[in-house]
Amino acid sequence: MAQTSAAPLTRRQKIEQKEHALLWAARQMFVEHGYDGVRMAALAKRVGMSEGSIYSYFSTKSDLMQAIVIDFWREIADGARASVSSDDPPFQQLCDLAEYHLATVIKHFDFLDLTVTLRRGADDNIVSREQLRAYTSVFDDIFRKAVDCGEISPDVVMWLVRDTFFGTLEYSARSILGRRTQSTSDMTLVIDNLLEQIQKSYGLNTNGAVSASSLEERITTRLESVADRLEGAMTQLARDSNLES
Amino acid sequence: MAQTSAAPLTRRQKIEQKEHALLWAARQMFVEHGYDGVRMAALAKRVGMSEGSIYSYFSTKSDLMQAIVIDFWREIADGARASVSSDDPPFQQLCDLAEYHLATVIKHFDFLDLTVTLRRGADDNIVSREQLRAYTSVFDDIFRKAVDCGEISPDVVMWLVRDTFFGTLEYSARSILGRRTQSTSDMTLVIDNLLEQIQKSYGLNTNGAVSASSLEERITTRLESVADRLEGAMTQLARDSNLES
DNA sequence: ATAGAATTATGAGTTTAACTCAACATATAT
DNA sequence: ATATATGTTGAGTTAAACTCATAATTCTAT
Repeated sequence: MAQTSAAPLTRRQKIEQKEHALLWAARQMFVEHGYDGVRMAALAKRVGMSEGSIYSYFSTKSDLMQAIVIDFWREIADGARASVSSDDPPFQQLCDLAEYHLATVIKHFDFLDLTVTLRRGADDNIVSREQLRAYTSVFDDIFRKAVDCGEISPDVVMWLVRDTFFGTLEYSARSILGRRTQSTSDMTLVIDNLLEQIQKSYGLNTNGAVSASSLEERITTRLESVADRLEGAMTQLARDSNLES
Repeated sequence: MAQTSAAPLTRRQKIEQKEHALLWAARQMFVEHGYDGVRMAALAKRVGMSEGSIYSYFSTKSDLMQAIVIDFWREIADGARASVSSDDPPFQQLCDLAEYHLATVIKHFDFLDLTVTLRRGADDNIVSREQLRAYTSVFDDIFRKAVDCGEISPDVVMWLVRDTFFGTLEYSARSILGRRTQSTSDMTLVIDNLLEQIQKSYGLNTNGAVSASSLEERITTRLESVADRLEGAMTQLARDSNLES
């Protein structure tokens, strides 16, 4: 199995190389023509293998697509991690992530759209929960750090903020792409607006959080009185059933 | 052309009736089995016409799907309009719309997903700009009214708020559906959070306290009524066990 | 280096499912 | 009642994903 230097690749390596070429060509074609627009015959021709060969790499057209999608999500998840520097304060990181996400969604919109488009069966999408989680976990990590640093109150429900974050960015990407002219200033606007909103609503070192905490106080006080009443009623009940026995 | 009373339908009417039946059956089947999961032959059998007939109503499987989708969007756009009462103050209307939108997206998620899934060619989706605009215009109208009433500053960029609004709700719907158990309280949380955020960021006449107090009021009022019911039930129970002893 | 074994590639052929169309059925007009 | 127009049928065509028997290649052992 030992090999001297460059040229002679092992069988395994050659296969991987081919698979890679296949994935790459297929990805380009899918983006260009859409899933249904790609003929397996045409793909075979383009990568220089026979139609039958493709099926020995991926047993189904949709399997092939899935492999491409998985690669793609790994890539952008890595990109997301790389887009933030862990030395920065959490809010800066969130800002960087937002910028990366919006830019990525806009740049690869065709492909992402295609991605959502495909479904394996009647129910589950081709993009699995795990892939999405791997991606959103970048946000979650920053968020948790922000809580640790005391920049965000521990009471804030993370998924609420996460949904606002990704939801707003994705919808904005669609809306920006829908316009005649796509200006960079729109992207900046969206990001600034989002971050400002998050800071205002959840940030600790601003005045927004104060009213939230007093709100919490008022609600819990009244909840506790409700609990008191229930407790009273129950004690009464218990006493009564004691009596009858 | 005059016709006496009930039975004899005009040709046009009969055709429309058939078309309607076809659309309805197809919609059910698409939701159940997915676009590719539906065989035109099976659909023909189900509605009791021949395969060829279907093609005289819709020249393509995807045309049929598009017609269904158009109907669907008209329906939910009407529903959205109906969900708000123009007498209420704008923020209440926004709240109602949010509730309607979230509930609708969750309820019809399968179908909406299917909807996004289909593409006519390489680029444009089956859901046209117009349909989306017809839907989002409900939001826009409320928003403009809010500006007129002085509840929102005229400086606020409408599309920013609109993107946050629909983006957050749609993403939240996905995230709620992704969970094991879907609680109604999650929906309420999302909506309150969103509205509070909007009010805090763009509202003119409040600094957050008012919306917080109304949130507080809504929550505690409902909780207290729950406590009342429980208390009542327990008291009853206590009385009963007293009597029988 | 060569035979033979194991692996990988090929593309003509099969299958499936959307779509067509010539013949048939039903309604409307004169 | 006949003619015309409109609507229905399902066997047949076509296209494209997928299969598989055969061919080509690569690997291993003598």
